[in-house]
Amino acid sequence: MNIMNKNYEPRDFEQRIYDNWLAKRYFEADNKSNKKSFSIVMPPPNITGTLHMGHGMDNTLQDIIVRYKRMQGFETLWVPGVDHASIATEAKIVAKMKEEGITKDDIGREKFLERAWEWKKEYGGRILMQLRKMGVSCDWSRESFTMDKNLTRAVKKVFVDMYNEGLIYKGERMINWCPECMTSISDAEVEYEEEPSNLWYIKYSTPDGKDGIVVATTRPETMLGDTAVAVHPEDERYKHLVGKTVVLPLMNKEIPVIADEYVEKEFGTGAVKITPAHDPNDFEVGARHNLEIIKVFTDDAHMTGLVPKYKGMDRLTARKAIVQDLEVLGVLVKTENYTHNVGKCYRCHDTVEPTVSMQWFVKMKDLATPANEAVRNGEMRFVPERFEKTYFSFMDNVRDWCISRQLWWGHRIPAYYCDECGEMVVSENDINTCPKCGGKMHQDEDTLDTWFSSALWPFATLGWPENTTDFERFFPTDVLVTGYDIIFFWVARMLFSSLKQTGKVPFKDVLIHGLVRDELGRKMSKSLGNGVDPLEIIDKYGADSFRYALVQGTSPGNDTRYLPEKVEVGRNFANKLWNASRFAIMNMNDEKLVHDETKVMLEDKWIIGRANIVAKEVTECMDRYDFGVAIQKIMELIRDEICDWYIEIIKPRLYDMICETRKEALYTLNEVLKIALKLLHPFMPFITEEIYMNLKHNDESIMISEWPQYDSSKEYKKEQEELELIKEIIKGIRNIRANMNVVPSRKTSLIFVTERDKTISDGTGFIEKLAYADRITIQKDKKDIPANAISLAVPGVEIYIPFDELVDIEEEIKRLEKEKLTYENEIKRVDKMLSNEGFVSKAPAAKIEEEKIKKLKYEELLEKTNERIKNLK
RNA sequence: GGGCGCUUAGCUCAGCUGGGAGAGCAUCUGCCUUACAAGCAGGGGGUCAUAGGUUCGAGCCCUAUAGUGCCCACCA
Repeated sequence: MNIMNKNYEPRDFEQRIYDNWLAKRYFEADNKSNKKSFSIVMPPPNITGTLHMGHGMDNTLQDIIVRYKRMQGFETLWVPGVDHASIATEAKIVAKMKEEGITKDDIGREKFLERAWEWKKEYGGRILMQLRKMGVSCDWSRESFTMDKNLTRAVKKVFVDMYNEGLIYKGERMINWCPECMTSISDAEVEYEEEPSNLWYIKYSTPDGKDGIVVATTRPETMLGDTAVAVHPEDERYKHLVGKTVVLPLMNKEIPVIADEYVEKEFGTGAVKITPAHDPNDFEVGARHNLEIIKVFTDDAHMTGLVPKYKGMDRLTARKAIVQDLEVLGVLVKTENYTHNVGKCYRCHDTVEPTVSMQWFVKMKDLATPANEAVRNGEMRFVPERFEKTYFSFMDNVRDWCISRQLWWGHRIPAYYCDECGEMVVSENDINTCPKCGGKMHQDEDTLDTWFSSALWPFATLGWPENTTDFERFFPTDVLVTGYDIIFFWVARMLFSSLKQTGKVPFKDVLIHGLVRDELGRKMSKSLGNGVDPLEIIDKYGADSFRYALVQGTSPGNDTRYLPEKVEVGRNFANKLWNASRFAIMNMNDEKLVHDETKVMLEDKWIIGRANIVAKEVTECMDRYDFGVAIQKIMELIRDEICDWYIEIIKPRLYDMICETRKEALYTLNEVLKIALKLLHPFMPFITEEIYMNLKHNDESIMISEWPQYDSSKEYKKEQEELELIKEIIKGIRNIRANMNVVPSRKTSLIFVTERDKTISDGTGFIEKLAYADRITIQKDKKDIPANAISLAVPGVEIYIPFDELVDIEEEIKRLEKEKLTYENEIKRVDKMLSNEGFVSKAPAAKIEEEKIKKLKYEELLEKTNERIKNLK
């Protein structure tokens, strides 16, 4: 980049820079260095995934944190990786096989797994390759996969240990069954959706036909599995029937009427049909009353042969048929419209069937207690804090976690059964012969919930259960960055798993970010087709602008909308920075910059002071993850202060080759740009590196340079005030010109400045230039000032522009009247405060003093303005 | 039913522990000023959802209401 292009073209350098960072191995953490450690593990994207806006957000935030910490001198590790995503991946492979006309059962487990691994090899790394385009600085040498050897080992160990402790058990329980995926899923994997349906009222008569009970149900098709009718114990309407039986229509079978508190008297008829095999509540009622469990559905949700007529029908067809038959029988009393929530599989969106099944579970109660304690005592902290409520709402009501899946792709459950005697052994090692009878053993067919292995991610990726250097050095990690939609699935489970296995919290902070929505505020989704492809944006605008668009105007935990113009703003800003830097570099040529304390000018101190303050503020923002505000401040420094003021002010010095402070201006510009670029680097890594390498410094790369430190000796308060005053004057003059539309902006004019208690002599030169004045005369009194001059009120000084250049006096008077009103209102406001006894007696002294000073200032301005109006009239 | 957000300029959103309402975009005016028209200079635009309360002082704290979004629960 010896000759910098006039326009910012990220395509020219982003790839080159990333490759260079990789080649220099800047991303790789040294576990033997003596620096303090900082570590993050990446939430592993699914191997089935492609990069979307959510990943963009998640990884941009992580990269910002990691780059910031690295520059602060931490030995920084960011572990990347991917998740095997058992259910999603298996579904993909099954679908692909379907195209070839084969099923899982056709080829068997081993061949299927071969295909799965092949698929992983081909597509598994895709998303990580895409991530690289964003500039993420993770340590690729430590890339992990949830089915790597060490992860597999960790999974087995955890399973076996927890089984031995009784924290994992096998049992026949009510679980959620997805008939499409043909597997059980956990409670967290069920999403409820409102669906319009009916409430059917069906009469179950007593055997003698003289009496009976009408039950209300949304699922008539499950009635074949009814084993009781329940009423509330206190319900007078039905007391006489409790203990008796009624006849189940269609089955012609007597079932008992039982009393159970679970029943709500007010709902429906106050009588509920009980189907223990297909409803979680009914299952519990059934357990309390020792009812038989009769399955109505097969695994793919078709009718079993309880009534031959319905055998093989799917759920909805059976429902229709049964309702019709009930009507014919005359037992369908009435049908009401009814909207209720139906559980759907989060994966395939098929209606989930609650059903009783033999599965493996994690006992949650004992694990939840220490986990909740860690959140309560602040060992692990949610940012923003309110998300701990989300966490607690899950953990406080959590039921045992169903971890077995009837899938092949995943961690196979390390339990073995004897073909002969049925003995079960749970072991980390393969068991072939039964320890009890010597018979042949076979392994459990099921695999574990994907989240079981993800739960071990923060420590297993660092080498646990071995006490590796990495584990020793980088665990617990410092912060986890993720969306609020994944708190139950993952964050909670990592927390209790980590506490159980390592005795430590997995991370100290959990930074929760919101969703990236579309322009209309809708969730981005495939079905809506409103998704935006990050790679397309990056291709067109560059990764830096993309990252900017994700962070700008956000606050922690809140959703954000993706608007294309945000990327454009980022690009425009980058272009601005690019050109300012180009200007600096062009002027520096190959000159050696030397700093000379005696050549430092007012504006140099001012901008150094500004950069110094901004460095402090930005650091504070970074430390509380307030990235939206941080980047705002950095932009203001670069655009409003360095570009619009400092560069403009020093131009005369730079253009004058024999100016003796020329070099000092260049030196300062170089210094200030370095600070600004460093502050910006975590957000926009590429452009900052590209420019930085062309400035004067001794660093190998900006990404391993030192983060700007606040220096209290460089506040330059006096210079700040002085330059702000000069800015006021320039703005005031520009304002008059522009607003009055009286002086063509190029036309020069004479300006008088009368000093009162402020000095601005240092600024004469740049007032001339920036306010387009031909000559500035600074004097103590009002001598030589024409009577017909327009004046301008700035505290401490008076500005006069000769009158004859003005065209419209009426306009000027109008403007002054408006100004006057502003001052009067301010004075009124302050007076009101100061005359308020409560304020004077209770407000802090500093505040009162501040208001008094304001009052004096406005009184001065008002007085001047009045005088000016008088003069014009 | 329970919980959590949000409501600030035409649009998208900031506003940290309460002390004179902000940014970007859009809009209007004037400028091709030798870093940048992906730009420069300047302007207009807001009873901070509503109603109470606390306070010397409320966009910010408390209560209620309305609208809106999300999460959890699941009365068949």
